[in-house]
Amino acid sequence: MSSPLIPAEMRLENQICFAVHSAAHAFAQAYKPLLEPLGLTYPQYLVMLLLWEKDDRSVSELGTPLFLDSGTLTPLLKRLQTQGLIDRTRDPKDERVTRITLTDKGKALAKQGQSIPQAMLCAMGNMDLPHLIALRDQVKALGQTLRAA
Amino acid sequence: MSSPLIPAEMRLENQICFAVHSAAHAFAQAYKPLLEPLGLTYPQYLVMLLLWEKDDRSVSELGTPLFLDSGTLTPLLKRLQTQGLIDRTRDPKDERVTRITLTDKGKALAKQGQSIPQAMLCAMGNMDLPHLIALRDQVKALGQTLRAA
DNA sequence: GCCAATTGCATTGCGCGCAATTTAATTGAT
DNA sequence: ATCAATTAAATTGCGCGCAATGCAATTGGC
Repeated sequence: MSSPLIPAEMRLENQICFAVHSAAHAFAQAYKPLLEPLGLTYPQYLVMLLLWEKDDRSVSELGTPLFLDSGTLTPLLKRLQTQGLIDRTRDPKDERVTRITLTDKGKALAKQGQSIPQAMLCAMGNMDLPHLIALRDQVKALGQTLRAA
Repeated sequence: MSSPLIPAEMRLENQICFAVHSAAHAFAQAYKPLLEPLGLTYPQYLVMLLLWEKDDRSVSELGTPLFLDSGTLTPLLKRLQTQGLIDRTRDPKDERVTRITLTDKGKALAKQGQSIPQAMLCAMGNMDLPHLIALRDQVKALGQTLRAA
C-alpha cells in the first residue's frame, strides 16, 4: 500500500485556500477578453470601477478598499495616466496627497464597460443569481474572518 | 440627487469577482507568517504541496493543476533548487522533459508544514467545518464553470 | 532515412504585489 | 517659532504571472 508523505488535509484539492485561489485565477482569465477592447488589465479595471463610483480620490483612498499600497498603485496609475484616462495632481490643501481624477476619456470608458457585468454573469450562466449572491456574501465573510485573525 | 456614472452591478462591493479576489488576497496574507519559518512563499508552498503528494513530476505536470506555465514555474523551481529543496534533472527517456524531485531536505520540510492546515482552520475559527467544506465545493464549482465558459 | 510539425521547457519583456526605504509636507509639543 | 514625530507618495528590489518567442528533442508522414 502507498505511504503518503502528507495527510489528506494537506492535499491541494482539499484546501479551500486553493479553491479560492484558482477561482480568482479563473475570474482574471474570464475578464481578460472582455477588458482587452477597453485596453485595461484586471487590476486597472478594479481601479477604474472605484473611480467611476466616485471621482477625485487620493492614492490611499483607492488603495484601502483594494488592499493595495502605493508601491503597486503609483506605477499602475501612471499607466492609466499615459493612456489619458486619469489625471494625477497634487492636492493644493496638502501637497503630500496625489489626487486622482477621471478625464473625459476616462469617464466615457464607463459606458463601454457597462456590458461587462452582464457578460460575466453569462459566463456563470448555469448558476442562478440568488445562489451567486449568497455565495458572494459567504466568500466576503470568509475574507473578513481571515483578515480579522 | 446624485447621478452615478455606473449602475449597481458595477459597484466593486457588489461583484462576486472582487469578493473572490480579495478572499484570495486575505488567504495569501494569512499564510505569510505561517510559511515564513519554512522559507517559502505561498506559490512555492503550493508547488511543494503537489510534490509532497507525488514526487518526480515534470514541469508541466506541476503546472497543469496549478494553472501555471513554464514562464512562471522555471524561475520559481530554480529558487526552490537554490534552497536545496528539489532537484531538476533532464529525463533520460526524453531530454525535453525536466523532472522535479524532492531532496531529503525537501521531504523533511513536509513535517514542518503539517501544522499549517490546522492553523489556517484556526484562522477561520468561527466558521464550522461542514460549512467550510460546502463553501469550498461551491467555489470550486464556480471556478470550473468560469473555465468552461 | 529525411524533413516538417509538434512538444517541453527556457527565456524575455512587461505588469502586478509587497516590504523596505526615501523624500517631502504637515502636525504638534514645547 | 522651532524641531521631532507623523503622514502620503514615490522609489527600489524581488518574486509571481503570463504572452510571445526561441530552441532542442521527439514524432510522424513519406
